[in-house]
Amino acid sequence: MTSKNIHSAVLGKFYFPCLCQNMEAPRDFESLRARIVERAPSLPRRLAQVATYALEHSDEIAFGTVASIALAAEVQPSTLVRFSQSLGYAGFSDLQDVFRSRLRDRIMNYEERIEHMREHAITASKASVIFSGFSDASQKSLNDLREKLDAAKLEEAVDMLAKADTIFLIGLRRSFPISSYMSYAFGKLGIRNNLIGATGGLASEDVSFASKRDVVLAISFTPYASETIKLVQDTAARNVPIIAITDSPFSPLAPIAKPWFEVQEANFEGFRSMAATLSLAMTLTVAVAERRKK
Amino acid sequence: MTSKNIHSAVLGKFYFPCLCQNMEAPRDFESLRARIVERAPSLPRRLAQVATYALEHSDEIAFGTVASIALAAEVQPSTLVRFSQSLGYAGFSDLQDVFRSRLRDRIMNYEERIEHMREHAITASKASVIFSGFSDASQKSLNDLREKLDAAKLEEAVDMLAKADTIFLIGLRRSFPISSYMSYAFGKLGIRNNLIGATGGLASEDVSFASKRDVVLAISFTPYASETIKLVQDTAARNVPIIAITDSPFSPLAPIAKPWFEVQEANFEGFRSMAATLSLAMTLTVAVAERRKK
DNA sequence: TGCAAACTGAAACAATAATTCCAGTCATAA
DNA sequence: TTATGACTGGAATTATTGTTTCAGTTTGCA
Repeated sequence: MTSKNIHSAVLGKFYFPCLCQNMEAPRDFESLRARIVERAPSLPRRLAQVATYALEHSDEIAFGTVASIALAAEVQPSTLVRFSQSLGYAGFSDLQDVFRSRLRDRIMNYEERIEHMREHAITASKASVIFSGFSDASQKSLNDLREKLDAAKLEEAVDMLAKADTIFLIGLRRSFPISSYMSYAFGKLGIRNNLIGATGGLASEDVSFASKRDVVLAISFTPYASETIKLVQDTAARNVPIIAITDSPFSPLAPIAKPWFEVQEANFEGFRSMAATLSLAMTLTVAVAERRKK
Repeated sequence: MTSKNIHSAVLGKFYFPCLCQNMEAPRDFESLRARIVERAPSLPRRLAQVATYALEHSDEIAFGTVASIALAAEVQPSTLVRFSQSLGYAGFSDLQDVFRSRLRDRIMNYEERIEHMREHAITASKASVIFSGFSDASQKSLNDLREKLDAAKLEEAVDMLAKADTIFLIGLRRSFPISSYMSYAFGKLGIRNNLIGATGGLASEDVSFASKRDVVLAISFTPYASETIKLVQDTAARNVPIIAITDSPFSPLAPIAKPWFEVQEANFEGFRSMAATLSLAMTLTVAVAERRKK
């Protein structure tokens, strides 16, 4: 088998794409990764496609078959073999071994990794400690919301939003990333919405168009931006349905919104996470889109 | 014993060892593991041998072939198939899938979570399944970045940003929530910054003010917004330092930014999480503020 | 514009893997 | 002890998977 390949190579029948330096193939994942990154730019179209896929879905490469990966990466099975060979491997299986060995190690070390992290945490840079802190806060917030989120309320909100003529999104300052994400996603999904405060115009004027057939989705956290509160209160007075995402039953939004969601984000050094709120925002967006399909 | 006889009599040619309750096979690793432990004592010699081996070398089962595992466990290939069938699986491959799924993602996946919810008798509405999905994706993304994030690179970026005269933030479309968050936080912290695309003005005009003493922080993910790429490339050509957050070594930002961060967000139904990116963004913001204090 | 080389897709082919079958062994109970 | 059925080993069979081939297409260059 191998000797046959060598023979073929000598006769010039063997496939070697473009700038192939006939170096030996990397035996560990990190070298392989580096090699792929280095070579990718000079690779032909389909091989580059495989390179990208391999880096982004390395688990799939480890587990999949030539056929299944080819399907997922949208190439021919033969392209995968060519890709492997162009990196110096005997064939796809040979390359796959490297991906598998990595996964093996990763799993083996999983328990030890926390220990490893602690060791490095001592020497870790200031910035990576901060990163750890924010990641912890995000994870904690997500777990909290998972426990607390009321499915019935969620369903009610989705229902209202799905029926709404236009969805008005109010979220300023710290909540603006959330409302702007929702506006972008709603837009992509073809759902009419109006992001208050986005344009140069007056926010109060924008929201004055909201009617009973619309829904206002307001997002506000301590300290509640006074402008948000005022806008929402005025709109509520005109009997426009309000849904709110806020952080406490004492929020000024709580009494005027139905339903309203309590999302308490954990913080690190006073900077609150946004992970849970964002997750809820994405949920509402996608759920509304799915509901509307029917 | 009696039931075994009945099975053998009715199903004649199929092999069903000893106390086979014809329950459906576990679909997740933990249930499978429990089932094996429970059954092992009453299993015939060779099957018990396989049971022991499977529990002690579960990653071999995930990666190996019938032949290689049979060799390692010192049984016949057919015994492995029998073992799988005795647990209710169609064959060895079916059983192997369960071992593989465990290695695939250490976060509970979608199917398992739904199952989990059913077990806990939570009324799983459609929307709360979606929420679960996004929360999973967020947590997975955070874990991934925790592993991959390079502390030295982070330090380098913080250093550059701390020394910058003005920080230019470029992030459009899907990345806009991130860049707008950073702009808001930098503003609060008294750090001069310019959020490109925020005002009504021309983005290219805004960024043309950037000089060598400033730093551009660009955020862009597949499919890279062409406007972002063009702006960053033009700015890079003028030797303005660029820091990028993107999702692949093949990103058009990767070659022109130094340092650049690879953040791969997991997705649910095609909607990518933003949790990891946001966590990184918050880290940069806060770390820069702390650095400047000194 | 025409040519050669590089690249790609589809299908044939070869190799390997999973599964089934059956003859034979072993333990048990009449 | 012998008959019966559970259990086992190994080979035969079938299915799946990886690899190669080749015709056709594209690309780069003269």
